[in-house]
Amino acid sequence: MIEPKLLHLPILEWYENNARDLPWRTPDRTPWGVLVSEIMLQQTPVARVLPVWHEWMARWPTPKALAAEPSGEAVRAWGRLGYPRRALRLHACATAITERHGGEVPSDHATLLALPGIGEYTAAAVAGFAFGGRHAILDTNVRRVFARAVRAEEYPPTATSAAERHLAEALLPELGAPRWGVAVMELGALVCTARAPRCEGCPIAGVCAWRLAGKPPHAGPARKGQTYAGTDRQCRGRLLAVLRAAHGPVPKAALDAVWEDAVQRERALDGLVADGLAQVLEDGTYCL
DNA sequence: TATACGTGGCT
DNA sequence: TAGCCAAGTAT
Repeated sequence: MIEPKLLHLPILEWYENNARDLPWRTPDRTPWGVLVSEIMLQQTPVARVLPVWHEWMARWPTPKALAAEPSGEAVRAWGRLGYPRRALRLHACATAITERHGGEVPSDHATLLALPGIGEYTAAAVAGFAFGGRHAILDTNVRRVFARAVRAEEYPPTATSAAERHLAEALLPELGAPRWGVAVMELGALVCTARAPRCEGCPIAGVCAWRLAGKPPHAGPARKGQTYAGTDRQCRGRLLAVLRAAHGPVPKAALDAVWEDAVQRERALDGLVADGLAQVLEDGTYCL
């Protein structure tokens, strides 16, 4: 096990000088702003989140404000961030916060975890970044940095392992855990990237086990790629784009026009309705 | 544990 | 250019 200080000091100093100025990190950030950013950032790059996050904060500065509007408005305002179920869950989250927590984002990890759309990572991130709680942050960036620096492997395992959690816990500093977490994330996002890592600019290059081992390429089987073209997901995306663009009920013909395969199209549309992302009105038209 | 779930930029 | 990849969660 590497001496934690050998990682802490260089990474924290690097973060001090290289952190991006992101609006959810400013001193005047709110827990709600942090929560919204974390949900939006799930599987979505910062650059695409930025403008939408600003729109949401201006329109819904509090959980109560979002909860006061129909969930369809959240889905529409989600725009093209992808995985629109997150918008639905964020709306449900705002409703739960309003009804169960007096409109205040909870600071406790377990309480956060019980909210819709919030899993292990997001609960730790909100508890840490918004409230200073001491929790291990274990997202894809942190997992990659640790895999390389400590385990000498190019990529972490497909699923988060107990060993990874133990390592993250072991490296957690007594003081300043949130800053440590965000610093490692930032290092993974800007330097220790998945492809073409910039080891020249890495503050821990001198102690990185993977680099010292000669950067051996990933051994195991190739990681399963995400197919998209022709899938139900693509079909759902097409259908939802039509509903988002329209500000009134949409005749079914308008949906039929964007996907050839009728069987797949019906299945996708039923799925959207079942998920609560789309609604069927009495006259057979559709809306968010 | 494996799978479903959007979207678009980058190499 | 086709695939890889991005601050995951729910089932």
